[in-house]
Amino acid sequence: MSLKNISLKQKLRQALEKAAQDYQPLPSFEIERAKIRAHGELATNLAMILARQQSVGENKKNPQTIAQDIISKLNDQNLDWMESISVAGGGFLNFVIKPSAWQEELKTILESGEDFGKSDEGQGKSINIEFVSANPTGPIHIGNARGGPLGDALASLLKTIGYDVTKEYYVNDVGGQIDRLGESILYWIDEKDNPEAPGPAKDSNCYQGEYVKELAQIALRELGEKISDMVSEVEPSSDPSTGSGCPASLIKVLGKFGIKTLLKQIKDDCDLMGITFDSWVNEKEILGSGKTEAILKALIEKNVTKKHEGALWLADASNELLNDRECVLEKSDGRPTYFANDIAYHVEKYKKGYDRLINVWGSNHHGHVPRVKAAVQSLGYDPEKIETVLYQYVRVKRGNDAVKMSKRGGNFVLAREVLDEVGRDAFRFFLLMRAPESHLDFDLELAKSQSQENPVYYVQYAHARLCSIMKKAAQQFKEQGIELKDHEIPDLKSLNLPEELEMIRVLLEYPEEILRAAKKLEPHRISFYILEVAKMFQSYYSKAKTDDRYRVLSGSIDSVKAKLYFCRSIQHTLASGLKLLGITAPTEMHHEES
RNA sequence: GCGCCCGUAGCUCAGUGGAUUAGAGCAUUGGUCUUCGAAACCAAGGGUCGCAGGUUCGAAUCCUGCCGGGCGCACCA
Repeated sequence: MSLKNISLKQKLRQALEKAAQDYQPLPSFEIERAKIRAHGELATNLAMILARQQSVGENKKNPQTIAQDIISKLNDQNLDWMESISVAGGGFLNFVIKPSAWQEELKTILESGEDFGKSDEGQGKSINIEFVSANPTGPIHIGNARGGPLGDALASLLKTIGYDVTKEYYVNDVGGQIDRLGESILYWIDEKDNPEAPGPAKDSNCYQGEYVKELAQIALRELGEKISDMVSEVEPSSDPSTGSGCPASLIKVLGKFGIKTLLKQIKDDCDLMGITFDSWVNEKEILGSGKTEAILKALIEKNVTKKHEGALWLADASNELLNDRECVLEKSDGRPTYFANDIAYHVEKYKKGYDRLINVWGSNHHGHVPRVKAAVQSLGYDPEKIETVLYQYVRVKRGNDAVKMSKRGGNFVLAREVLDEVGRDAFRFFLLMRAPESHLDFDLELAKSQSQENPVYYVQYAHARLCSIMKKAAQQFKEQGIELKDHEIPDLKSLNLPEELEMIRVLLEYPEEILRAAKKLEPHRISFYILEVAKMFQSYYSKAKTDDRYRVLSGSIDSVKAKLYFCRSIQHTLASGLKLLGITAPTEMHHEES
């Protein structure tokens, strides 16, 4: 990194490290924006951390004393960008930086362009991130849809900090659930002349919900003759196991058809959410390729299994991850469980050489996490490579009534319904506004009736306003015959209003925010960040009504150019943050009549 | 019963890398459009950070125990 590109915070850090070099070993310390401007612009807890570290013996050192010592050493360095240093509170060192230094650093935003916010933290290491992976036995509902924007935004964040990211969807297209889906469709085929039928019995294994009825209609349309042929072959008690007097082969056909159709719908829903995957892995292929079988064999050889009541169990008392929670790998009928396939699937990912494996799962899968880790550990893979982001399901309300979601119960809200109602941008932003582990309330009435209040509009409005100013500026310059070059960097010394300097500080924090959000796997930090930027700008903008110094397009030509440059920097940062979250940054917004 | 997550303003939630005076949006109340977009701005009220202990100079943040809510604990996936 060239010296020129070192940020003010980095310069301050270096200066502090030099000033505190007598206190070894130097602990890690933080430099952040002071919460209250009156204290200063930047602050560090260095003195307080040192005081604690130095107090191990009898000589208790006062943070204030250490702070004073550091100040005098900093003063010896004659830092030309430092305005003033003070001590406050329990020993905080507060700094005020010269405006010229901030103005200079502002230039890094537009000079970096598309690279602003990027870093090489990831060093090109590879990450596989698996998300959505909704079972193709039903459409994506608002509950598991949360994993979509979450995984997608995480992938973008990790790319931004220099990882090579593969986005993957694992399709659970194996198992008894497919027959159940087939049976469920069959019910509605049998009742095709009776649309008011009550639906399959609640205590049956059938999937509830309107979508099954729709599937039956599609099936009748697309493979009508085939079905009627098969139905005509039915004999009353041909297959007692299904309890419906229908041949197992018809159920299989319908189940397969249902999975195929639903998977297509899921892909469409992902498109609507603005999500694309680099890789689709089918459980069926894992199973069919013999990989599961090989895994089971390997586990048996490792002596971490046992036979019990005809089934094969993973049982490794020495493995703390498993925590004595034994689980079935192969059922007594000889078929592997999804767990066995899942182990094979994860082993495949290890074999592909990924450096990190991230699973974005609904919180109901939390019990599954240690078991998969235990199994791969038994097979000699590093379980630490697997990281799991567990998100709480979205709680859907209709007014005051909570709606319990269940793919089987049928009483759920489709992701598509919400998407159609509020649009992709609001949909994504809303789901990305909360920490993954936080419960998220989605009141449909509220979302539908008051979607205008969604914060996403606030951010987009700020962005559109900035674009509008720039458009107007271009027009104004043209009329005045002034040429405005794209890459011209104006003199920024007129940018010295407190709000301007404060906003420069915030804008320059963007790369750190990205780094932290990516490291902690918490995209919602970016939502809050761009909201803060938008808010600061809206406030700044509004001041122009009563104070001409805040007007962008008035004053001297140099001042106008500087303010425009400032506005472009804000617009650039907002657009970048929105793009990271997969949300559009419109250049203009249109009023909807209410 | 065991495990994971959550409990912060009336509501929905940030903050949980200990640290300067605990924040935001919505809602409520009161102001602000002849001027770069009022989908906006400004101001006010509103909090024993679930409870109780502990560690610390300092705890919403760390530890322990309880209480309340959600979710798991299948030869389903």
